[in-house]
Amino acid sequence: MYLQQPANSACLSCHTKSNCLASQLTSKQLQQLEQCGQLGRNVSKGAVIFRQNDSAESIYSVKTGAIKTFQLTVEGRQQVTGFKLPGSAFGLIDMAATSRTEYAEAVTDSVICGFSSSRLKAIMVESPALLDNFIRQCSEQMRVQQDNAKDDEAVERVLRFFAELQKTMSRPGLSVTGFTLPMSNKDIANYLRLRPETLSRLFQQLKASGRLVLQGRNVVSFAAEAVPLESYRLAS
Amino acid sequence: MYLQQPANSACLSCHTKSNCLASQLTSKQLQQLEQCGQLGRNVSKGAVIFRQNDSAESIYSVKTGAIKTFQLTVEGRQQVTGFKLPGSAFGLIDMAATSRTEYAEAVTDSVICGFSSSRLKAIMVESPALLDNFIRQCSEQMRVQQDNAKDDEAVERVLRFFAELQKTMSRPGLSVTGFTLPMSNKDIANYLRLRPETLSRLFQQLKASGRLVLQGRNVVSFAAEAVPLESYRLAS
DNA sequence: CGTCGGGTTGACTTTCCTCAACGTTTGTGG
DNA sequence: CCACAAACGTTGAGGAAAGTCAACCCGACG
Repeated sequence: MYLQQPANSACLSCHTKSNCLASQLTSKQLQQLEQCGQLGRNVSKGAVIFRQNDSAESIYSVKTGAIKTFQLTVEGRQQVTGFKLPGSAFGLIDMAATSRTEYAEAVTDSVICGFSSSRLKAIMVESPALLDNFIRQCSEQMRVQQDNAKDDEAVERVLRFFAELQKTMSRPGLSVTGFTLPMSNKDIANYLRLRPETLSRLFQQLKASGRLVLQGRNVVSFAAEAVPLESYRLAS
Repeated sequence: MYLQQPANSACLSCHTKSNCLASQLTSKQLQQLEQCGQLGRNVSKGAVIFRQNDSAESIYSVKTGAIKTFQLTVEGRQQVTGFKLPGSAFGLIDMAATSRTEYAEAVTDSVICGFSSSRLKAIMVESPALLDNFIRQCSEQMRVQQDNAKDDEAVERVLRFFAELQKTMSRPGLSVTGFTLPMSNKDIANYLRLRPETLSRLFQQLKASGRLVLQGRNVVSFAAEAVPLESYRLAS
């Protein structure tokens, strides 16, 4: 019985993350949590998990892969509102509402866990640890949104995006600096309030100045801070 | 005893709002909630409620007045991250952390209620209604942040800001359309990623097109949607 | 193998910012 | 109560950042 716990934990959310919804729970709580959810649902690239105006009865946690959330404007334009990577939850924004305010779509083949909002609330009322995890997810999400809403120059937003991505994608066992961009540049640009052309040019600029090293979709290295001019002189 | 409930409720948060932290609670729960907080603390215009890097041990609810939250960039520039009006909570973003990520300052004389985060969590574990209120506050905050992060033209952001303000400032008994701007144009501009000059010009533009009627700080009326050209023709 | 969507590059446009000057309000001390 | 300073707000002129449009390249996929 004891041995099942790590396995369940992995199912419920992401075993590589310490701050997921299921972390720090007792095995009894995990069992309860299991009953709220579809454990380990596979979604393939491009699959839509929920749509705007759908009834919002559950929240989700990303186990593996990557999810993008977006809204459709009245003109039919997509507005990417966020990317969700292993360990983070999505759908939280509509947890107090009856219908979805955004779409959720898998940007790569992914594994997600769904939890009934009402059952989750019922368990939170009994489990301080789960409540803490939930609050942590909410805070984190607010922070990321707030950061992205800031009035910075385009380059700053791009660098912050990378920094955020690096933070959430770095895993025990993998390189600290290197990580892969699961989503398209088009979606990144949209999320960062830029056009693909502008993002492309910014990438060129960052590569040229040595602040970014890209190999295909792999971010080999990047420097969040501007490299002092002298560094270039020495390097070139 | 029963008669005290509405009074307590008013103290704990905002009696004019149905979605504040204290709404829908039993009198026993309200009594517990009281023990988390400083009930009805007065803060005068310009007063700083907490600072970036302060230890974050409580969250607050606005009873009357208006609060702005902001961060200071490394260059010392202010970045307004939000305005909190009666009925909404602030400090939530740091509820899972140990220190503040932003400042909170009263933009007008205000009355706020502080609640110890840990005690609040302890009560939430026993009170589904309070948990619901809390979740509603979080969702609301995420929604507002997400809206503001959207890639819209300046005019659209301004109009959305007004729409949001109108929604949260309209009270039973007061005019539905008219409301007062408690914060400076400078802060509004900052929040909307604009310069004061640009906001000023947008105001002129909106006034000229009839979409906005301002009398001092009073928004007499405004139209979120573009007024069809024919309306002008008929009016002029 | 051809199409289609994503990404890149260049030329030009638009939006918003910057700077500077000036008007207006607010708050304070004489 | 008035005078003054300081912060806020407005207006104009010029500039910079990002957007738009168009053409092209390329890799994925049927």
